[in-house]
Amino acid sequence: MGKDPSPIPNHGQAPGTRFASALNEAQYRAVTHPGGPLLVIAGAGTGKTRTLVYRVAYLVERGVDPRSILLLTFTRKAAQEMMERASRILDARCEMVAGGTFHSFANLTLRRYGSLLGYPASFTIADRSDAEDLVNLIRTELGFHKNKARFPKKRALMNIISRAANCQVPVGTVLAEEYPQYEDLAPEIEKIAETYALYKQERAVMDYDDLLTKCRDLLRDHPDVRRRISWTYEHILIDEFQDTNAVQAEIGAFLASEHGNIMAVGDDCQSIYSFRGADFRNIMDFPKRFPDCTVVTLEENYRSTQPVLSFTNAVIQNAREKYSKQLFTRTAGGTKPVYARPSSEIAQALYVLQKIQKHLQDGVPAHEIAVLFRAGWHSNDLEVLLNKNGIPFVKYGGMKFIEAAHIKDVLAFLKAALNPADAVSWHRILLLIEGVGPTTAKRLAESVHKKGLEALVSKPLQKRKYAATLQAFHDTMTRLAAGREPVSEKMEAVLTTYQPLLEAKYDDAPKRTPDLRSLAQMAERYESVEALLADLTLESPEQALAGEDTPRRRKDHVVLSTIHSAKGLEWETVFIIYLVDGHLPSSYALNDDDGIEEERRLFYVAATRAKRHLYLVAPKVQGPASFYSLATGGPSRFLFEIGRLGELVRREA
DNA sequence: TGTGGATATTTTTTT
DNA sequence: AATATCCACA
Repeated sequence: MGKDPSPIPNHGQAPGTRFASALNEAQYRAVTHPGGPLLVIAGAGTGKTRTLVYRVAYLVERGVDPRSILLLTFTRKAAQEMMERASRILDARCEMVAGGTFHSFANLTLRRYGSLLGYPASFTIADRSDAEDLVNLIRTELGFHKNKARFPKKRALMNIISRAANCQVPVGTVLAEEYPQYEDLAPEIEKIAETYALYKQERAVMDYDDLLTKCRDLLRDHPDVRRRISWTYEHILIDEFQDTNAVQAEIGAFLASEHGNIMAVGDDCQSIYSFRGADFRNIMDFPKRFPDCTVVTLEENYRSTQPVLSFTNAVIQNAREKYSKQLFTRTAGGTKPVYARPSSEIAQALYVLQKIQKHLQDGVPAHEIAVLFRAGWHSNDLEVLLNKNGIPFVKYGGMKFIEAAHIKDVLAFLKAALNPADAVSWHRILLLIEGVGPTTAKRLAESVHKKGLEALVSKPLQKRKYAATLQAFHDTMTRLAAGREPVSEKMEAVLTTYQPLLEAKYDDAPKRTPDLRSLAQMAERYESVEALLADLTLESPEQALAGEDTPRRRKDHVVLSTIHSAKGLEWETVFIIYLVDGHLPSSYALNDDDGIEEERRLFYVAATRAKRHLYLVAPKVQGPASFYSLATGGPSRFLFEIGRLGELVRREA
């Protein structure tokens, strides 16, 4: 999120003047657009966020009820920041704008209207790993795991199923196009996909894809609801439109169906989510979907110095699709990006550490320094070094709080209590009990589903050595289901039940306990367990915690981030590490051209985050040619393909 | 039926 | 190099 160089306070000037002086001509046109469809193509650092923020302020000032503006962004944090900024420009009314991600919007909508599709308001959301576990259960149940040789693993299966949902094509098509090695297994995989869908429907469980597709179905098949929602939100604003998929685009269109006031903002060069079904061509199809649409292009870059911009322009120049804009800046001065080639991975971490220390000494605030990389583990070495040298950092992307096994355990208790039909959660918590394996867990989960909680304390079970634990489960669950108590007390009840199981299961239990405490702390701020679960599942906890103590603490923290998670952000100094063929571009993308194109855009996104200093670090990767490092060779091809590289960068080390 | 140890895979990125 | 899955034994 770019910071406002000059937030314009409201001094009661005539509205036109105020907005005009804070914006360039193109931005102004977008902000004051009278109504109807509007597409803003905004290059990196051209004030995309600024334009959206001013648009909100403009609409509110013109008398639009803020609650009837819907701002769909990539993260909830992004939406919140935009609303805060709009409030600074205008007034607190802007805080009341309805904002969030497509997924969180879909969640709320489906809680309210899901009954029309046969879902109770208490449906649970299965995150990616829940979904994988479920698919795995189904696979085992259908007996496909001992088929011929290589049946895809749960992860691959889920990728296939999810892709089919995101691209709205049959599983068979996905297999034919992306997984030819599994094509002869199509009937089996389709069977799994069907069973999976059926299960979710029956048990009131939704995965991430369901949230979108069911929301779309609701809007499509229930005209009365569609009309009602469309009139609730008179203005639809969509950020990062290049990373929306077909379903999201449909939702956007349905939301605008009554009034046509839809504003989409994006940059086709920065589309990096095709693995989730996003297609940058979506943005080009926008005018087709809305023939009377106005298109505004933002080309003046306010973020980077000329040397950085020259380099990034050269990077994107090699894209196969030619883009319709050439960025320029009026910012003079600056230094060329630095290209370094450390002799090993360790040397790379050391190099970055030393440079970070130097910039800190030069007075660059820690939070203006970021290290970006392709995959979560790329920062491992560096993390160790930073710790050793007492440099605090925050990391975005990669392994998340909510993915830790002990957190998932606790959440499974809450989900199971909320939705007793959610056999995956039941399965998970029952397996925690010593003496209970997959078979017993499955049986117990089924009988709870059929007969209710009493099934846990039935006569035959009393003899088992774990009868006491089941009794404890029963009591805790009964208590949770009864409601009434505040969320924090429910959480405490779960933690008390869970603690002994935690200690039995993990040798490093003491290390994990603090996480449970912070979970308890988060719980205090919620009115309902549903809301807590939804937030935890639909946004990363750094964001969920944002209101808490983090902002201040983050000030003196260097940022480590995957490139994907760096979207929309900017820093004074940016390091891109592992700029090596096989890492960036990733070896998984080397097979097809579209893959390479997307990797290039990824590199472009990373490089365009830099305001003043950009470091391109390509370590010599050594070690045995394992499966892993097989494709890792020299420096990234994206460097070699730049003809005048020598002129654009300064070589070091 | 559960558990622990041996053996094959396989790892991007995220809501 | 780490993890998921499989297998044999208790």
